[in-house]
Amino acid sequence: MNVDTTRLNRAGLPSQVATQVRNQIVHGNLSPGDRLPTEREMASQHGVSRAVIREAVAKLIHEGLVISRQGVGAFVASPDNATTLVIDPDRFANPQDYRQLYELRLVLESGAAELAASNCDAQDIDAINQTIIEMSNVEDSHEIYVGHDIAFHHAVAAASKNPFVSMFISFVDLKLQESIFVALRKLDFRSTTEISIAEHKAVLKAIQARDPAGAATAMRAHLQNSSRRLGL
Amino acid sequence: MNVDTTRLNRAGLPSQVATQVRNQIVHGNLSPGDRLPTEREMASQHGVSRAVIREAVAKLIHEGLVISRQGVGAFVASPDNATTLVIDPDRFANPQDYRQLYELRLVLESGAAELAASNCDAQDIDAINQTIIEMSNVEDSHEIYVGHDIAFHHAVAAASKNPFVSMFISFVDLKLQESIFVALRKLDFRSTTEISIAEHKAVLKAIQARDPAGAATAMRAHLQNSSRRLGL
DNA sequence: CCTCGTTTACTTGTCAGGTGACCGAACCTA
DNA sequence: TAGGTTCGGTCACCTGACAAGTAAACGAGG
Repeated sequence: MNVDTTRLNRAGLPSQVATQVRNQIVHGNLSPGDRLPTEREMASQHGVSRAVIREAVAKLIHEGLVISRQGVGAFVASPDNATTLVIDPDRFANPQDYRQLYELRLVLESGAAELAASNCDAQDIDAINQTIIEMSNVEDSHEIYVGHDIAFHHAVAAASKNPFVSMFISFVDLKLQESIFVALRKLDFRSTTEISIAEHKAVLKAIQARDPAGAATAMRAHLQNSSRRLGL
Repeated sequence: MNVDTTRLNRAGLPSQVATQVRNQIVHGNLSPGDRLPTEREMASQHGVSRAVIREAVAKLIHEGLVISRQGVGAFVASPDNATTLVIDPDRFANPQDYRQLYELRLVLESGAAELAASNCDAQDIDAINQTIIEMSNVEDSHEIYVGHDIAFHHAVAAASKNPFVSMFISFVDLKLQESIFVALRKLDFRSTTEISIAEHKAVLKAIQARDPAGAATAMRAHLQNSSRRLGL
């Protein structure tokens, strides 16, 4: 029976090594400009082959944490070059992470609602309203409902007229979508959605009234309530 | 003279292969769920070794475009698994983009200040205060001053105790740092920094007083003023 | 002693071939 | 027909080697 645990780690060797090195970097053991050990050294240190090390380093390079120069070595990058923002799926295990990501969502979306109240036009209002109508028409499927729910939030983000805000919100929402869906399954459809739709309408109303502070407050209330409902 | 151009591509073989496959995916030649060729096939197709293919595929996996299952093959992922957020450097041409990114920064940082007021401890307060002290000690260098300024905002983000918020803020600030520095050059050092430091102190005061709303307001005021000063 | 081209040692990049783990489907047995 | 078993294909990883690039040591000439 006794399973070899070293093989059981689903992450794969390169990911594990990358995570270790990444921790050394972010925890300050390695500073920008520092040279990290040669591939051969790391290979023997971690007890793996050079190929694994190369994949791990490639990962860090892609994250923008490391740059590598042929014939010289690999160095911790000065963070100026980062063009990609990476959320490491490995680090996504405990509920704490989801709570914190939900917190970030709250910050982004309440800001987006505020901007939307200032910048939206009639078309945006229609689009937002449409998603609420579709939510109301869903009979008994959490799955479909969540789809329209997400659409609502995207419509609000679009109404902010700020593509960066939209982009960031899409990214965060995507990460949370699955967990939301899972959590929703346990709840009663009718009673949950009634409250939820009322909250969505409140947000729309504030945006329509061109009330930035009110829109932010309404969105914040909605997300706080919904996170409480989901038990996050 | 005649340099072998195939060697001159600084990108490296794995990156080139990854780019080709990525193009096939985003251009629709490969759809989500499709299986891509085996490593050996791709190796012979592209005329490289399997090690290169493995690194290229690893890259795509890391980007969330591909998932690989041992013993089965590699498949194009459904787009929901995107783990990286990319800001295209080319898109940064007109001042409009910087204004919008600055708007996003305002949303993120005022939220972070709010969270910091709720979650910070004595150490965080010290760290933030330290950055302000260092700002005050700068004599006449915009460059050094901006460094401490950024450090201040990072310290506030860290005090929020939310790593995702910190991560997003670092990312956005990094993108703006250069433009801030350029804009600053035109301004008088003494008069600008005096106002700026006062605003920073106001933020710290609100956080220290555990006043979330006040901290958010102070941060918002600071960023709005500073963007006005910079002429963005 | 200094200068400047050359050599040399080291590192990353790439290659070729091999072993083991894992999965799915065809196959065999009851 | 149902359930376990074998088997081929594939990924994950290892080993050892060579090519290419870089920087520092080296040495001859001033």
